[in-house]
Formats: sequence, C-alpha cells, structure tokens
Amino acid sequence: MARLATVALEARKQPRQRRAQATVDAIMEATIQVLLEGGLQRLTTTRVAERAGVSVGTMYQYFPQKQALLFALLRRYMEKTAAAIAASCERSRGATIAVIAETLVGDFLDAKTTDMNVAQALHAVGMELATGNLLDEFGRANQAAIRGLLESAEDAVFDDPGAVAFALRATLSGTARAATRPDAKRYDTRALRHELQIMAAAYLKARARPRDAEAARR
Amino acid sequence: MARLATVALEARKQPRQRRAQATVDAIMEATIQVLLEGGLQRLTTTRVAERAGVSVGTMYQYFPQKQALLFALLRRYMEKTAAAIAASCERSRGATIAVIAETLVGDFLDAKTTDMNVAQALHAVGMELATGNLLDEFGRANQAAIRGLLESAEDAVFDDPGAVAFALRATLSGTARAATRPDAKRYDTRALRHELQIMAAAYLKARARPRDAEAARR
DNA sequence: TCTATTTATGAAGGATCGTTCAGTTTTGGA
DNA sequence: TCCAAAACTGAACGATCCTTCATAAATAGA
Repeated sequence: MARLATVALEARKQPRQRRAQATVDAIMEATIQVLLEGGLQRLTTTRVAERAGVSVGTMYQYFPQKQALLFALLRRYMEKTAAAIAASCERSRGATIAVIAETLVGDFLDAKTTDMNVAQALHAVGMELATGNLLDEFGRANQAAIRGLLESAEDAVFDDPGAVAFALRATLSGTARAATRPDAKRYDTRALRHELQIMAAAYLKARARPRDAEAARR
Repeated sequence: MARLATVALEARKQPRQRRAQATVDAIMEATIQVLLEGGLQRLTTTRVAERAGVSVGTMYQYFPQKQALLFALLRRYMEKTAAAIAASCERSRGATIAVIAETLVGDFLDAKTTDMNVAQALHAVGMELATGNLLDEFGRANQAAIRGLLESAEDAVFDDPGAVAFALRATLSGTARAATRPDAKRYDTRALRHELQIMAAAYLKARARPRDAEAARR
C-alpha cells in the first residue's frame, strides 16, 4: 500500500490575503461535499473547483495535485481528533477508572459526531492514499495520551497500560466507524455511546488492580 | 455515497469449462494482489488482466465492468466472514457468557487473520463503491446470529440483546481493522485478541442479569 | 493614483484508462 | 475425426481527467 513515487502533498503556496484564505476554505469544503456525494470516483479537480466556485488553476496554486486535497483534509481531521482526545484526557486525569471510561468514550464519540461529514467522507475513501505518516504520527500521540491517562487513574493500576490503551483505541475507532455510517440511525448512535461506555468501564475494571493493593505491598 | 447510475455487478457469463473457472480464480487473485500493491489507484483492467495472465477481453467475459471485480471480492469475503460467525455462534450456543465471549472474539479474529490479504485490500479501498446492499444484508445476518447467541446464554439474560450484539459487532470490526493494518506487528494482533476477549467477557457480564434471578421471580 | 505582488482564469495538451468487437484458438462430445 | 460451443485475444476507440501556462483581475502599500 506504500506510495512508491514520492509526491508533493504540502501546499505550494500559503494564502496571504483574506480572499485567498476564503478560497482555500471553500476548496476544502467542496472536497468534502463532492466526496460525500460521489465518493472517490467523482472527486475530480474540475468538480471540486466548480463546487468551490473557483477555477481549476486557482486550486493548483494551493494544492499541488489532487491527492493534496485528501491529505489536507485528513490532516485537519486527525489534528482535531487528537486535540479532542488530549483535552479529554486532561479533563479526567487522576479520576477513577469509571469516570475515565465514561469521559473518554463520551468525548471521543462527541468529536466524531461533530464532524460526521468529514468522518463519513474519509472512512468511505479508505486510507489507501495520501496518508504519508499521518496515521502513525497521530496514532502514537493518541496512544501516549490514553496510556498516560490510564496510569494516572486514582483507584487502579494497570499491569500493561499500553496494551489496554491499544485495545481501547481499536474499539473506539471501530465504534466510530459504525456510528458514522451513512445508514446509521440516530438511535444507533445514542445507544452505541451508552453501550460503549459500559463496555469500557467494565474492561478497565477487569484489567485493573486496585491502588491500595499496591500500597499495601510496600 | 449512493451510486446514482445502476450498474451491472453480476457476472456476465458463468464459466462452464474448468479452464474458465481457473481464469476467474486467477482474475480474482490478481485483483487482490494489485490492490495490495497499489491500492485503488493502480487497479486498472490492464494491470489485473496482465497479472492474471489473461487478456482484457477475457476479463470482460466474466466481469461486466471494473467495479464487478471489487463487488465479487467483497461478496466472497463477507460470505466467508458471515459463515465463520454463524459457525462460531453454533459452537458456543447455550454456553456461559464467559465462554461465549472468548469463542466469538477468538473465531472472529481467526477468520480475519486467515484472509488478512483480502481484509487489508478491502479496508484500504473503503466501502464507497460496488457495495450494493451487501453491507446491510450481511450486517443483518451477523446481528441476528450474535443476538441469538446472546439469548441462548446458559447463565445470563440480557435486557436489550440487540444493543449488546450491535456494540459487540462494532467493537469486533474495529479491532479487526486495527489488527489487519499493514503496519500492525504480530505482537499487536496476539495482544489485541487477548485484550478483546477480556473486554467482551467483562462487557457481557456487566450487561447480564443472572438466569436464576429470572427464575426466582416466577 | 500608481505599481508590484498576489490571486484568479480556463482553454489546451497529453496521458491514462475502461470498454468493445471482429477474429482466433481451444474444448467437449458425437 | 469433426464441429458447434465456449473461451480467449488485443488493437483500437472514445471518453475522462490531471496538469500547465499565458493572461487578466484584484489587492495592498507607497
């Protein structure tokens, strides 16, 4: 799945005037919409430009090639997600595992349902292209954040916090996929959130040793 | 994400001779390989035909268009997965929730890691195209199977088995994605399996009421 | 107001790719 | 052995699409 030919994915030129920034925003929004309507197949430079209300040439001033559109979208999306996770970890740092589970699951699904458009569009596209090292980079960041959160738990200590964090991440992302599927009813989303919170709490409890047991051993 | 133009996805002609069946098999295998190497971008009719050792014309005798390749691949994959789930449910029907959790998670991840090639290829492609009603169709089947399994549990009864089955499915598919990612170490896969089994067992236990409580109420 | 810089335009080039079909080869059965 | 049906071939066509570039418009600062 590795891209053999190295391609330029970064912006060719930074917008300096306000209208230029508006243009860039419009292009990214248009990319999302075109993607949602017709998937990767219908994502053509002409169509995106038309939808954004600009000419193709304008697009190529800021995005050196078509893939750069997806790359920019993916990066913005992952930055936002990572920020949401980091903020959530901050919020419940040092709390009990019950609170940690509820908070993390809740905040994560909130973030995903807030930009459901982008999530849907990107999920459908798949992660085959334009990913560069984004997946790894943000994956590691999220892993570290959640792991740190687990280690800060007030009432429990984990033998292998890394493995627990990894399993939690896998579960969260999978659920997010299911919840943002185009045909998912709102019922599904709300129910899933509740179920996932219970699942995470039960899992953490099953995986934890109580703190006082550790203290007693000293 | 809906395909507006209806397209023919079924085989145009059924292979009658043995060599024709071999050709079809070779084409499907070639599709997987090309997909793994270069993603959807590199999946061209010429490339697949060349890799399969046949001419493009031959391909078009069995697959009315390019999308039909993906459709066939996806269907075979989902049929196999659904069969594995059904078989697993059969195996642990009427067992305790602990056994049910361990069996279901284990069998599911076994199935996914067995055809890891196809899983990787299809995950990367995304589910945007050629899906028809396959996702819904097999989704419903799997949901029904797991729900039935839960209702058969020896030592517990669930208030909302549908919701529990749904949450389990979301978790399983998400974990499968994480475990079949091209950069996943084997360590990840084995560790994930164990963690997921613990998670599922803990979740079912948290969601269950004991059977004898129900019996006592009568 | 004037001008250098930034931004926007869109027709045209060049390349790739999906699909067809007229013709050839192979197969299975009589 | 012979032939009708099945299977296979691959050059050619038509359509789409990405990308470039010469040119024009808009902007900000002097």
